[in-house]
Amino acid sequence: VLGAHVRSESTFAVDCRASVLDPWRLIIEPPTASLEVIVRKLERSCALTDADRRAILALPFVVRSLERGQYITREADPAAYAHLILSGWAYRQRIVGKGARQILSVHWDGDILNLSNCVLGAVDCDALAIMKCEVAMVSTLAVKQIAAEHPATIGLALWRASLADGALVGEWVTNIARRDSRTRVAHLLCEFGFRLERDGLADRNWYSIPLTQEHIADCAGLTPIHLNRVLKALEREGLIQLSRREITIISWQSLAAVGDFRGNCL
Amino acid sequence: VLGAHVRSESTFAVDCRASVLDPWRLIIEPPTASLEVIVRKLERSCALTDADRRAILALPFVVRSLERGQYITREADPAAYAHLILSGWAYRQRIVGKGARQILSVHWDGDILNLSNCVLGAVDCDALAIMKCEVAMVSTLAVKQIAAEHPATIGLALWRASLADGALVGEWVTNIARRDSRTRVAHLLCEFGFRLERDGLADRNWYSIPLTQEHIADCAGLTPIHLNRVLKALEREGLIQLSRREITIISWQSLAAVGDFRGNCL
DNA sequence: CGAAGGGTTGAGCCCCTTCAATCTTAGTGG
DNA sequence: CCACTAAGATTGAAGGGGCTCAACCCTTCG
Repeated sequence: VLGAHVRSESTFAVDCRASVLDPWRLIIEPPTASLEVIVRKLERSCALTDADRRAILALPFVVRSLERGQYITREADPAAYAHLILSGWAYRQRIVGKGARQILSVHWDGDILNLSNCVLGAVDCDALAIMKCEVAMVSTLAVKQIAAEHPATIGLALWRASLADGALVGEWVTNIARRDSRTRVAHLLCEFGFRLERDGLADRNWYSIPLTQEHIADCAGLTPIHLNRVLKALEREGLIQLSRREITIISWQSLAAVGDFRGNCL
Repeated sequence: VLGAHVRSESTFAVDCRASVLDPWRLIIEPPTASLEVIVRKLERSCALTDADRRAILALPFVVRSLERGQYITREADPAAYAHLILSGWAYRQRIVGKGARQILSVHWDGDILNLSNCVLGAVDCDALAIMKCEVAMVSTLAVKQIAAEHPATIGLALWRASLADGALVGEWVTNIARRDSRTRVAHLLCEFGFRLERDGLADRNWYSIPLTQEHIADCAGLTPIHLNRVLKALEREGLIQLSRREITIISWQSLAAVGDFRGNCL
């Protein structure tokens, strides 16, 4: 099942690859697979001691490389592993009876997929890679154990991380249920920018997303066709600019106003 | 602000009142304000030791009685308290720019409102009482402390409770975004029945809800007018029966089929 | 060069909304 | 006990936002 190469953080082979001379790859996808990115993420919500950091970095994990469109987990899988995203984007989805897809959340470097599932004990939705992606698989037990051993720091940070994800989903409910398509899409674009900037991955006014318009439509609860019209309209109004998979927000304030976006709940 | 009477669970007076001879009331709404109902709720997801139970029951709290429609917390309130529902129903809502309301979740006896907010440190939505309601206010600090002191049991159970709420919200995203009104409403009715039965409060095929049709519409992301038509249609089809605020599901299987309901994610 | 995936555009329709009115029920005070 | 009131439920009619169906275009990749 875990097709990919299995490494434990301490193997020599891993360190060897650190010598590859490709600055780009070094930034996007460090040749040394390390949970450093997770530490940084957790530290943002809760102060960690050196001991905490060491404990996280010492977690045993397996790196799995995923291609665009590949399943990370499937609904009804046993919740045996949490998937820590080392690099790349992924999303959670649910399929309804008629076959329609809804995307529940979009994640990237430092996010933990299935954290809630491994605490609850069952996977309740699919997770897929949007683009080439590296995830570290950590056993559910190890996660629960480290949280229980460092309850006031790591435990709290993990709890917070999982709740922050949940809060975002709540925002999506409101967005999808009570805003028209124009507002909804503007809100979503603001949200991506806001989160990317917060995570130090991009400028909120200018970022590239690997999502296709179909993906975005499935986030917004729209059809791809209608989403396209909305995007075009926003572009025509001079609020945003699209090229390939890059989004430029001409005026943050205007788009936030259109999108009824307040960054307060994030 | 906290109008009500303050009691700590360990007082003698409490033990005395446990002798009241009314088995029904003892189950539904113990005359003793006690966190017993919370203990029972948490125990359902995680085994607790006697020490855990005692620790929970010893939590200092303030009982607050609420009338129908009263605010429990407001968006942007400081997250000073978690609100444990001792009896009654409540819901969380968010208001969008245009003034439309969306209900994010519906809670009742044993549920903890604002648990996630008090871990995250900020309240991000309103919470209101649907009907006469008693809530125990426990300080955020006490909650975090008890979780940190009993990480593998109480901490885990609280974590789970908050995540279970979040998972439900995820289900609502899908429901609202990708199902038509008929399916959506049927799903919601199944969900309420399922959860009520799980919590030992009603039969899933026959329960009364204090929600008005307007509330239900705001759960489903519909207008109250359209919701009414959908309900009437479901009734005309012989799937459900409505009288006052009571719902009878004629055939669970049929309604679940119509509503694309699978209880797996709960 | 062909194929495939994704983006773009048009036309028509339908589900749900909006606006408006009426009916029913529950609660209140005389 | 009943009239009065307000909240909620119900029904009708009309309009529009987003969907469906059906093309066509553009880019990327083998």
